[in-house]
Amino acid sequence: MGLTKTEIFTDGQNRLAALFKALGHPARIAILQYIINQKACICNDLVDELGLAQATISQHLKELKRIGIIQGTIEGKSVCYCIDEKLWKQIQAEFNVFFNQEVKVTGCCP
Amino acid sequence: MGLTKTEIFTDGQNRLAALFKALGHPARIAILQYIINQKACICNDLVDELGLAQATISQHLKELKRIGIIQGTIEGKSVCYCIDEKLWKQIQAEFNVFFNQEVKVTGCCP
DNA sequence: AACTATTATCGTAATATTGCGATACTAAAA
DNA sequence: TTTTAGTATCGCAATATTACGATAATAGTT
Repeated sequence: MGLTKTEIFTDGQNRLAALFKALGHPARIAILQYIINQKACICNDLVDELGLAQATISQHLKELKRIGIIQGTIEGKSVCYCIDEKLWKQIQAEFNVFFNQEVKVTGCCP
Repeated sequence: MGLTKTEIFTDGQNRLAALFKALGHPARIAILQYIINQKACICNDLVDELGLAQATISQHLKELKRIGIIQGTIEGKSVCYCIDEKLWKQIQAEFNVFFNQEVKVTGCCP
C-alpha cells in the first residue's frame, strides 16, 4: 500500500491525474509564475526568490520538466528555464476538455 | 522535512496548488467522471465500479468534498454524491485565470 | 591547470499519501 | 427491537513526497 493502483484506471485518467499532481505544489506554482513574469527566462534566481534550498528548487524544476510544461537550455554555466508555450496551451486544453463535460444535475443536489 | 512550507507562498499559490493536488489522483478523476456520466447521482456503486475498497473510496470522496467540488446528501441509508456545478465552474475558472496569463517567450526557448 | 559559479544528484530525515481490514455509526426494514 | 445495508472512521503497513546538506558534474574564468 501507499502506491497508487494505476493499472485499474484508464490512460486518460492516469495522464490527467499526473498533470494535476505535477501542479499540485505551491512551489511549482510559484516557479511557473516567476518564470512567466520575467521578460527574460530564468535560471536560479528562483533560489533567492523563493525561500527554498537549491536542491529543492532543482527537484521541483525536474518535476515540471517531466510533464514538459517547462524546458531548460544550457546558457553558459547556468540554465535558462522557460515555459513551453505549446505544452502550456495543450495542458490547459486537456483540463478544459475535462471541465467542459456536461454536468447533469439531478434531484439530490439542492 | 517532508512537510510543505506553505508559509512562504501566497494564499493564491497555496489555494491553486491545493485544488490541483486534490485532482491529482486517478481514482478521484475516475470518481468525478463516473458521477458526471450517471444521469442520477451516485453513492457507492463506486466501490463496484472502481476496483478499490470501500474505505479507500470513502477517503477519496472526502478529499473531493474538502475542496467542495462534490457534495453528498443523505438519502435513506445511503449517500448521494453529486457535482457542485457552481464550484465545478468556479474551479475551472480559477485554473483558466492561471493558464491565461500571457506567456512571454524570449530567446532561450527555441 | 586551478578556481569559481551554477546546477544536478545522492543520501537521509520527516511527513504525507494510498490502500485496506476492522469496526463504529446511521437509518431503513423486518 | 433486532437485523441489515451503506458509509465513515480508526489504525496500520507500504510507499511517496518534501526538504536539505553534501557532493558531483559542468562550463566559464583567471
